[in-house]
Amino acid sequence: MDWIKLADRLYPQVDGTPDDMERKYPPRNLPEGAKVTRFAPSPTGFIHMGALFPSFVCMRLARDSGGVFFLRIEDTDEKRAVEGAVAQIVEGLNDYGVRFDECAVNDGGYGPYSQRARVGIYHIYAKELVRRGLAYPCFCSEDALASMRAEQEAEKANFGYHGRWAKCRDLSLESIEERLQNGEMFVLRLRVPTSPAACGRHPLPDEGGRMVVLDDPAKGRIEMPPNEIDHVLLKSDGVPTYHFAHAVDDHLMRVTHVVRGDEWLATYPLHHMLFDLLGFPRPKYIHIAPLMKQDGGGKRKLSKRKDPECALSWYAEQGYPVDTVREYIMTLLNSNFEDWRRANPASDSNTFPFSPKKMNAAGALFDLQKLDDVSKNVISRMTAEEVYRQLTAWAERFDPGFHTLLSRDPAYTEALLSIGRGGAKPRKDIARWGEAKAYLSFFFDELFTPAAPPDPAFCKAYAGIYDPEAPQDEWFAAIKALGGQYGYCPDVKQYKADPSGWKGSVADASASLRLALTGRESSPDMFQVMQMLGQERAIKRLMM
RNA sequence: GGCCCGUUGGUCAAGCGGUUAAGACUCCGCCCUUUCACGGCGGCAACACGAGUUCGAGUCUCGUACGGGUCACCA
Repeated sequence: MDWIKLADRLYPQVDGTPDDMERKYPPRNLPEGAKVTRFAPSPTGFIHMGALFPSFVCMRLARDSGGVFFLRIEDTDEKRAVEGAVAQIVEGLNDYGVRFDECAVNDGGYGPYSQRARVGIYHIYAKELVRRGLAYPCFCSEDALASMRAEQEAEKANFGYHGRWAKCRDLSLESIEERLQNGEMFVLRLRVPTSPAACGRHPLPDEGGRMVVLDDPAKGRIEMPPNEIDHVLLKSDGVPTYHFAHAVDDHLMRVTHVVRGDEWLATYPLHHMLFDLLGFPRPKYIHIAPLMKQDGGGKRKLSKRKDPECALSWYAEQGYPVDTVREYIMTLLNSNFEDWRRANPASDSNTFPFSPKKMNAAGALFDLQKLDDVSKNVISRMTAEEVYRQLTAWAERFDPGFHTLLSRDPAYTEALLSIGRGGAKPRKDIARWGEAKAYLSFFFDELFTPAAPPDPAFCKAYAGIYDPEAPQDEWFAAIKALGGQYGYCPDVKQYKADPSGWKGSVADASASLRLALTGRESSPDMFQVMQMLGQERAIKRLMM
């Protein structure tokens, strides 16, 4: 068989060689140990949690080592492409602090950065493989492949194009020529080598031979049988499959660390083989487990279709600050992050010593309760100005009516937000901006919903003696004194020791006032609340 | 079905042959406090199962069960 003749027949337009490519994309000039990583999404435009995860890992790996982190668009599947998706991805990730050193609009010399623009490059390597007898055209139709699969299922054989099922593997040059003349479409398949010579350093996919070994910092050491399937390298439109593009691109773009979801684990033997056959040094791999979600009794992968919290936009709508999402991701990525945060409450999360080895091999359950807790901490650390800025920005987008109220008197709003803020033990009332409306409701007459206090008579009586000029200790002494007259024990401890003879304690008296004033059972410090409300409004609510 | 991965309290998780099996979230109790919170202290609650190796196993090996992934001209 004349492979060279076949190669020229199949890819006459190819003019470069692999050596040309090596010269055009030489090893990057980076310091020793610098890591080159990439985020490589399909251009669907939809950014989800599952994408934010690996992009964090990639960015940290590159940044921490003085390397390069770039964006490459995997647009080899035309059916999935969405208009304007690239900009959406860049902007969406940018909101979460993910920045690329190189991308389509910022060429670092290793582009193009989208795969459709790289088709010429793939064809150079495709031709080379054909010349070496390591790839061949396959004319099998979709139907033929489907019936092959059905037969394999019936026979309980291994699925896939291999062995006696690989009908096009040994087509003669004449037969190929004839089909090409007929205008038949073909895909280019890998011809899995059967002789040690052709296989090079790669294990031969025969019975029980050597295993393919993967050393993954997150997963540990994994052994798998070598690939034996003649996978498709180029689709019938000449565009590469993920596998082929992965090998060619990540080599030429000099990627050192491939971070991807662990759904790729199963195809690792193929990738291992491709790198070896093409003579490329293999990158390191880090496979991350998918995010899971509680579903009925068990757990399942977080789903784009079923779970709204999968989309990043959901967090924006709910009003989770960007920092909350970042912190939560870090806690899931490296469980010692929380300890680090406690020790370094004011540090930028980017300075956390991230380690891929500390990543969990199993998929973490996404826990909204935990997210809320993280968020309360994040928000409690913010200044009132920051809270005001983020809250109004959120309300402007998602609750215009609320936004109008908030910005009517910025000084007033900011004063409300500074209650219980700052100091060593800040309040933790809100986890997301969407909760702020309820939290602040009683400060705005438009939002205030009165609730009947358990002891309206006491409230009315208190309205008569309220002195807005009194300092806090006098203010409370007055409540205690009046409470005593109404059957509320002024001393909580005494009341607990012996409640007989009392209606309740001063805590119950306060609860009545709080309900009348705020319509809620919990609120910030009442003294400050009443000060903010002003005498007139406070008395009016107490008299209701 | 083949191959691969995983399984420590309700959840997230430390743990790397000898620990009273950390810590965080949730829930409960107590304390602090002039009220609501915050905070502090404490409590409930776990090594999927069965063999084996070992003086000794959550930790190593094998098997079972249960979850998950993958087996496309999708990534």
